[in-house]
Amino acid sequence: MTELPPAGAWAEDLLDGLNPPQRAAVEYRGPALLVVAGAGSGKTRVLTHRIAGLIRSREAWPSQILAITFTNKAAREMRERVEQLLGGVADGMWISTFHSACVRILRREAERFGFVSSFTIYDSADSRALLKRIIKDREADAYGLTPGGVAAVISKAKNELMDAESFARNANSADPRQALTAEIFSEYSRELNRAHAMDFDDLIAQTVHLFRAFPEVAAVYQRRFRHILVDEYQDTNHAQYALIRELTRPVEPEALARAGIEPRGGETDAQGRIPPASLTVVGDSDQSIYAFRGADIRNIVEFERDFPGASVVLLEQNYRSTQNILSAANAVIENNFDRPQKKLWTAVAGGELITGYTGYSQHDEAQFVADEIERLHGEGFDYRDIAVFYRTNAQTRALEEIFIRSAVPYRVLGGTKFYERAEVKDVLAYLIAVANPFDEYSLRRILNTPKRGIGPATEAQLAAYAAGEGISLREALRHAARLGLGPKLTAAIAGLSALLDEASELAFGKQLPSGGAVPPRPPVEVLQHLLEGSDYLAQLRASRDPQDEARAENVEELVSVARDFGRANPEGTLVDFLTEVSLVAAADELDDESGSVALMTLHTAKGLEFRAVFLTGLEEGLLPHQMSAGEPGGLAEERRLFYVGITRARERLYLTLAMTRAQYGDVDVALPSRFLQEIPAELIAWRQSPAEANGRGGTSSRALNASSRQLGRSPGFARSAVSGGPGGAGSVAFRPEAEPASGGMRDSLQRFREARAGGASWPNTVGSGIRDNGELELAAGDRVRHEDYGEGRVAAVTGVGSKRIAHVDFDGVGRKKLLVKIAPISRI
DNA sequence: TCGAAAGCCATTTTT
DNA sequence: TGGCTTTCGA
Repeated sequence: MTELPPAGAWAEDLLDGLNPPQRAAVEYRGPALLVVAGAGSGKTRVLTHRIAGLIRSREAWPSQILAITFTNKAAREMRERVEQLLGGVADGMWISTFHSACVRILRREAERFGFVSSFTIYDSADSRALLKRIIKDREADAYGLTPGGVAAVISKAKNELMDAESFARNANSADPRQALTAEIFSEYSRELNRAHAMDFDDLIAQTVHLFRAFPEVAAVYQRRFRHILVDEYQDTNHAQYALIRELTRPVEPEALARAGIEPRGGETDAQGRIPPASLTVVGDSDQSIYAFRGADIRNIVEFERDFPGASVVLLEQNYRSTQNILSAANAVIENNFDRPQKKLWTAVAGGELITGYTGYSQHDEAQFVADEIERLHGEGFDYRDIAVFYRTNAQTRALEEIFIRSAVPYRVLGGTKFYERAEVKDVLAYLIAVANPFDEYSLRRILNTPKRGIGPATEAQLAAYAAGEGISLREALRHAARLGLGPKLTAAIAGLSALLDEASELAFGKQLPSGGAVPPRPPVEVLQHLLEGSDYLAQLRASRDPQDEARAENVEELVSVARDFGRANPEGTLVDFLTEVSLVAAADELDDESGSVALMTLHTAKGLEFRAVFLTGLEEGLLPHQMSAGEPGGLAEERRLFYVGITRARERLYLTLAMTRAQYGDVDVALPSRFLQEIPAELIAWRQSPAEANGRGGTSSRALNASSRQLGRSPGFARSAVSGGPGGAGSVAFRPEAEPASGGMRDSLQRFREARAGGASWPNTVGSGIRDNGELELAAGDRVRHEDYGEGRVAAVTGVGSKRIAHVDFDGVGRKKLLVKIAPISRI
C-alpha cells in the first residue's frame, strides 16, 4: 500500500459523479446490503468505489476484503480499478471467482481431508470421461444412463450439498435407474478420492463441508474476511449461498480457542464473539440465466429475509445504452410476470433505431452481419467494439465461414475450447502426472502418448502389479524391471518414469545432501523439459497428417501460455499454473487488444458491453431454445437471455434471423422468435423483415433481388445447399402457403402460430402456414406453377433431399432458383 | 499393434 | 453435418 490520505477526506473523489443510490451503496455501513443493479447501471463502479472507500477510510485492510466475481477477467478488472482508485497496489485482497477462492482455501487445508495440496481439478470433460468408464464397466448404458445425464444429476446433487451417501439415501431404490445412478455416484466419488481429484462442483461443496466439519478452520476465514462482496448474486447456487452463509457467521469464543486465535482488542463483542462479516451482494434477477446450473433466483429474492437488518439499494439509471435499446429491453422483460417492478431509464434520449434483418439462410444472415460489420468499421467502429451473440455454439459455423470469406477479423470465445483439445489435454496430463502422483488417469493418458509400445495389456499388468503391492501406479512405473517385460518395454517405462522424476525435481526443487536446496523452476521450463523428453512435440511436427501441424501449434500455444503465466506470476508454481488453466472461463479469453470482432454465446456475454451488438438466430426453437420448452420457467429464462443480449449494446443493436436453418445436414424452416414481437414495431427498422423474406408484404421482388446478390457471394450456402453448382445458389425464393402446413412442424411452433393468428400487420410475423414440399419430385422438363412467378419449366434440379434446388425458367420472369422443400410451387 | 474406413450418434447454455 | 467409436484388415 502506498500512502493513504487522511481518514475522513476519502469521501470526496470516491463519491464524485455518483448518483444518489450509487452513493448510498458506496457509503452504506452495516451487516448486509443488497444492490439491485439493472443492466449497465454502474454496479462495478459501486463495488470498486465501495472497496476503495473501506480501505481508504481505514475501516478495513485490503486483506480483510473478499470480493467474488463471475469470471477471472472480471476479477482482474476489479482489482485493477480498485488499485487505480487507491493509487497503489493493494496486497492481500481476495478478488476472485467462487471457484478460485475455494481452490485457494482447499489447497491450504488439503491435508485435513486427506488430499495432497496439489490435488487435480477435473473439468466437465474429465468428469464425463470418468463416468463413461464407470457406466461402461457396470453396463449401466443398458438402462439408458449416459455420461452426460449422470454428470448432470451428480452436479445437481453436489450443488445441493448432497454427497453420494445422502444421494443414495434419498434415491428411490425401487427404481433401478436411480439405484444404479446412486452406485455410479459413489464409485465416481471413490475414484475422485483415489486420484486426489475434485470436480468443479466439489470445489464449492467441499469448502462448505470443510467449514462445517472444522469450525476452527472456518474461524480463520470468518475472522479474516470482514467485508464480503458478491457480484452476480442472482446466479449463485445453493452451495455458493451456503458458503457465503458460513463465511458470514460470527465466530464463537470456543471456535476461537480451538483455532488458537487470540482476538485483538476491539475485535470481539460483549460475549467474546467476533461479529459477522459485512456482506454486500449485487445482482439483477432479470439477468438470472443459470438456473440450469443450479442457480437459485430465491437467493436474491429472499435476501432480506436471510439477512435480517439488510438494506436494499436500487440502481435503475442506465449509463450504457441508448433509449431505443433500453425501451426494447424493457418491453421484452416486462413479459416476465412475477418479477419485482423495475424499469431502466437513461438521460440520453433517442439513438439509432434497432436494425432488423431476415436472411434466407443462416449463411445469408451471416453475410449480412459480415457486411454490416464492415460498414460499421468504415464508420469508425473498431472491430473490438463489435460483438456477435448466438444461443448455441453450433451457430458459429456459418458465421465463421462467412467471416473468413469476407476477411472480417474475429475470435470465438468459448465453444470448442482450447483446453479441451486432445493434444492440449495430453500435455496437461504430463504436468498433472508430475504435480499429483496419485492422479492415475493423467498417468494412464500419457503412458502411451506418444506411442512407446505401452499398450492396454502392459497397462493392465502395471495396474495389477500396483494393486498387488499396494502402491500407486506412478510408483509401479519405477519398478518396471520387476515385471519381467521385454527389454524394450522395460526401457520405455523406465524412461517415462525417469522423465517424470526429473520434471518433478524441476517443478518442486530439491534438497541437497549438503543442506542446500535447488529452487523450483517456473512451469514453462517443466513443460519444455517434458516436451523434449517425451518427444511429443517433435513427433507431431514430423507427422505427415496435416492436422498434426495445427496440433503442434496448439501445443506451442500452451507453451507460450505457460511463459506468459511465468511473467505475470514470477513466483507461480506448477500447481498455480494448473489451477489457473483449469479455471479459465470463456470470457477470460477476451483480449481487448486483439482488434477483432467477438463471437460468443449469450451466456458468455453476460457482464460485457460493446458499442455494437448483433443478436443472431432469433428464431423459434433457437431462442427460445426448444430444449427449454419442457422446463418450468424455461421460457422466462430464455427471455432473460434475450434481455441480457439486448442490454449489452451501447449504441447499435442488430436483430437477425434466418428463414431456414440447416441442422444435422437437414434444412428446416424457421419462424421468427416470439420475443421479436415483444419489441414495439417502431423501434425496429427492418432492412429485410420476416414478411419480406417470405415473399409477403409487397416488396418481395426487391427483397429477392437483394437476396440474390447476397447469396451469390455466400460460399457457405453454395457449399451446403447446391453441392457443386457453379456460382452459388442464387436466389432461393419461397413463401408460405395460405393453407395449413402439411406436417413436420414442431408442437411449439404450432402453438406459436395459433397464438398469433389474430395479429395481421405485425412486421415480424410470418404467414400462417409453412409449406413443406418434402415429397415433391421434380425433374428437368416438368412444368410448374409458382404463386408469384406464374408458370415455368424446370431446367434442372440440383442438391439432394431437403436441399434440392429447382432451376426454373419462368415464362414471365426468367430463370429462378427455388428451394423445392418450401417454395410455393406445384407441378402441372 | 496400428491405421484407415465405416458406421453411429448427438446436438443448450458453463464455472 | 461432423465428431467419435468401433470394427476390420494388415
